[in-house]
Amino acid sequence: MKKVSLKDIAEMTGVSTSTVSFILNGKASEMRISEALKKKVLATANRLGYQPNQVAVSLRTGQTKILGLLVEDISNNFFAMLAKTIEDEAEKFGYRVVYCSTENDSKKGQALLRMLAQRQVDGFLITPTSGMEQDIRKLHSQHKPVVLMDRCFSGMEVPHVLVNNYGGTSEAMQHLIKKGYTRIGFITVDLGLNQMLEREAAYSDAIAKMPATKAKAKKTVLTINYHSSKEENKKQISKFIKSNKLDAVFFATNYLGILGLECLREQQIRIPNELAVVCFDDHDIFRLYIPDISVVQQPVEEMGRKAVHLLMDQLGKERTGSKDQQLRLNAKFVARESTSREA
Amino acid sequence: MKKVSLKDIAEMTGVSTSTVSFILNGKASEMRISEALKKKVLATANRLGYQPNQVAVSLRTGQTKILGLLVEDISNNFFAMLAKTIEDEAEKFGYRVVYCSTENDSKKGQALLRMLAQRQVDGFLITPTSGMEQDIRKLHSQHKPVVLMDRCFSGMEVPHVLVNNYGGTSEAMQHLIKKGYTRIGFITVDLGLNQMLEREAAYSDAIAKMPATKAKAKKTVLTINYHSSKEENKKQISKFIKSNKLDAVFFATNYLGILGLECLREQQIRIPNELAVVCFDDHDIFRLYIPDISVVQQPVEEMGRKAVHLLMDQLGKERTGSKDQQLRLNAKFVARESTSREA
DNA sequence: CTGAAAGCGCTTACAG
DNA sequence: CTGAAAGCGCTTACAG
Repeated sequence: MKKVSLKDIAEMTGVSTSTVSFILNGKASEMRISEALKKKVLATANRLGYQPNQVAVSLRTGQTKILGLLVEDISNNFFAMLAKTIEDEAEKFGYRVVYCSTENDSKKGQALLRMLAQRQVDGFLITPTSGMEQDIRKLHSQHKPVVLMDRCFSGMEVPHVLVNNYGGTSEAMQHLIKKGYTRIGFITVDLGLNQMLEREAAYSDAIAKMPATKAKAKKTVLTINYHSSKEENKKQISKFIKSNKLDAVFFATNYLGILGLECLREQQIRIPNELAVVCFDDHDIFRLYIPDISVVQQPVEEMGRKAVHLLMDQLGKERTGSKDQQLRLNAKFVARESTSREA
Repeated sequence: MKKVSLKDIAEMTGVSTSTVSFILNGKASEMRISEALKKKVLATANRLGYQPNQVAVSLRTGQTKILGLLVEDISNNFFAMLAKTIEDEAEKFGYRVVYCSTENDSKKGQALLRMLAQRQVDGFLITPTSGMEQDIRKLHSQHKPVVLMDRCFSGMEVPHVLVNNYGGTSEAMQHLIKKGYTRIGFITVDLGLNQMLEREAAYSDAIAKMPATKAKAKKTVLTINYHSSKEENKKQISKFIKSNKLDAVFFATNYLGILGLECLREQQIRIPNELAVVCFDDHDIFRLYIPDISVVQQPVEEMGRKAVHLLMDQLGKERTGSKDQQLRLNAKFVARESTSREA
């Protein structure tokens, strides 16, 4: 039972492969092929269970209908959600997705980018790592469709969809300040990622602008080493909170939040009585089991959808017109005890 | 700046494309091509930044080096973890992965299978839904490399890697019984999936074998409708627990566990004081924040790795010999208060 | 040691 | 209305 090809059908029905191809691609009427012939060809194609070889189509047309998705780690909740939305949205346009995890390793990221290019993906959806700037610029200058998500480089002209990190963080900080917290610590990670810097800037600005009456307030930042061990990082977090006598802590990302909470639990520090906690980037865990944590929710679904749209704009040669190619989505601050979450 | 092809390099160096191809594929010495020529070709290929077109290679060789991964939902923690392991393991063999979510919809599953076949993936890694049995049998009979994961159909001859659902569940049940629980409920889902049935069978058998002294014990099963709303399901769970006056409950899968816990929290039912909870299939949430839940841990990483191996065996024409193609991995029961988790 | 040629399975001008 | 032919970019027998 060999695979049936266009040629097989052509031979069986006694017509040329061109005709079969036209019919199977719905161009029968356009080519004014007789109804009878059309029926006959369609019938035998069906009978033989013909499936076009997409690889041959790709080589011929130059389109693979495959998108390359480069994330930090597909097993991480945030990226997995992103991947799902992208899968669903891309499917609407007839595209499939190949995913790759960079693990925040720029060498690996570059290699993956090269590999995806060799496989002729039609476009790239990327949550970049710090070392990928040059490669991404190059792709874009070669007019390869690229969209960056979640993170970006300053002054980057490549289309992207980011989150309003500054706004979300500011809102959360206002909340803490209004509630009377004065010793607010900020915990971030040393990945040099733009979105982290924006969050930190919002934190710093909020602290700087605190009313003079709350004189005790001062900037207190801990920068965790991404590649250190979990235990080492937890130790640092715990020390940071205690030695600075913090009454509130802001985790710059969901990963840190989970790590931090594990640490707080081990240290038996009660939330929010002893320590108020805010985390940028929501997680099921918070929503379901630690409702006392306030969160700044990232609009993952929207990000995935918009990213696919920006990519389609590039693939379809600006068909939606020259709309804005650099989006900022709002992050939604949800104060503690809220269990509702927008869809 | 057009893409450079083999032909370009051949023209620039004044040799035939065959020679260039041999050199670039490391067959220079095999073909006894002169060292000088080899150097020259390699140098210009490098200078031009030549990247082979993998689509053309695929069409010619009949190998895409792409694996199709069909899971229930890539955004679900379990499947995302599986995807990550598979990505890492497949990479070692030079394969990339295209993922697809079936959403337990057999129509969608069939369509995805067809699509992957058209794209000429070299092999399939599948967590099947109940309606896919025929299609999978067909693929296998056509000698397409296929490996099933997590779930299976009874009497299925297709290579697969499953979990010892019966053993894991039995162990957990023994634990509950030994602890003195007598009104143990079992909550499962109506997907008709083999692994669910195995878990339920283990539960039933354990109940049936309970010492006569504990006469009150009886089989108490709730089967949730997968497609019902979350609220509806929570209502059912809550009613089930109360009306049966359960003192312990066993959730047949992680998805149900999370749902159930959300429900228990809303009802203010304390764990484990008022109700002991065991869940098949671990989740970070349990490990980190509800240590009072006992779990039956699925070896996700091992499953992913072994699945890739079984697929490679088929791709490499049984190169590892005729080893067992149907694996059962042990699930590890971890009684409550355990926070350690094996790597 | 190297080249000319066929062919993987399609699509699409071009010709009639 | 339909067919012959070129070509997408490679690999690999085959010939010399």
